[in-house]
Amino acid sequence: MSPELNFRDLCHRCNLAATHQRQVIYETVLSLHGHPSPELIYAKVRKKVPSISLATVYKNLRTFIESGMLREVGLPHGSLRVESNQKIHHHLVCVECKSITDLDEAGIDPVRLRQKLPPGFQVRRISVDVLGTCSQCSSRAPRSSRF
Amino acid sequence: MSPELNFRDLCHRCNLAATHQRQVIYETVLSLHGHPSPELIYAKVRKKVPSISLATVYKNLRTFIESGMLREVGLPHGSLRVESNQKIHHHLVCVECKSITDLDEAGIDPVRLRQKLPPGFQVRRISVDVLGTCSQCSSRAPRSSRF
DNA sequence: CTAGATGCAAACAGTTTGCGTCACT
DNA sequence: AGTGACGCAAACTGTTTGCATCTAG
Repeated sequence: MSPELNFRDLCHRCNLAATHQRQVIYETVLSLHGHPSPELIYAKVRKKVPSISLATVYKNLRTFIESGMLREVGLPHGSLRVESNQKIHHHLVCVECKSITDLDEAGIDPVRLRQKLPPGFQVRRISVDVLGTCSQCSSRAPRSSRF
Repeated sequence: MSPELNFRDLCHRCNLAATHQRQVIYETVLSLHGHPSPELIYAKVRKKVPSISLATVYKNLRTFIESGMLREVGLPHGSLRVESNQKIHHHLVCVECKSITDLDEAGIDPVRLRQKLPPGFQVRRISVDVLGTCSQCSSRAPRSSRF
């Protein structure tokens, strides 16, 4: 399972050209195995491909997310959103149109932590987001896939 | 329980001056009872206080979030973050320094939906984020409170 | 050969900041 | 009276886009 082979296969399955830049970006994200920002990825990738541009990194991260090769952490990135609903509740989020709907707490099994957290971590709240596509966006042309 | 009285009390408890702008912003967010963006709030507030500036809206939303009068939806707003971990897992997020750590799926009871979702909504995944402050940030000067 | 990918620079959206003036306490 | 809030404009960060050139298939 050489990474080279895997990457080409992955790209072919996603109908993406297997370019050098693309491969370096992808493998860099894998090597960072955390939750790196575009800037950090850019900095690392640059060491291998000094001529690469930040725009290429952004374009490819989006491409990877859309094709399911990578995942975006948290809500699909948009603007600040604020809420006044003080009751415990969760959110139904459309990853296409970014609409957010409240879900009553009763609709989801209560979340309980079974795991030891890092010492000193003070939990403030637990947020549950159900991500997907709403009916309108589901019927429109699908943008991202998954396999 | 007139809103006027409530608002002044709230502000006093948070050591905030109860200004007219602040009150209109706060009540506007309540009246929208959804997940409004700063721009939407600004547009609505402007109808009551035409001279208000967008900066004031932003400043006060941040103030409200810090003092616990409002809540920010989703992760504390920063830059795009990407991950390659394909296993089901969840996140431990520090709301101060924005650090993200993976939590193994086994550490949290499996989330199951008991509630009927809007028809046509296609669930893609469920994201669970444990929000709080990490040990380092907990020991530093606390920024936001809650009562 | 051709569709699509890259690199650059410029544009853009959302958000924050500095500063002089004004208002709440 | 003094601290902090407001309004304005300018700065800034993160991200996207247009376009000419290049490259994988």
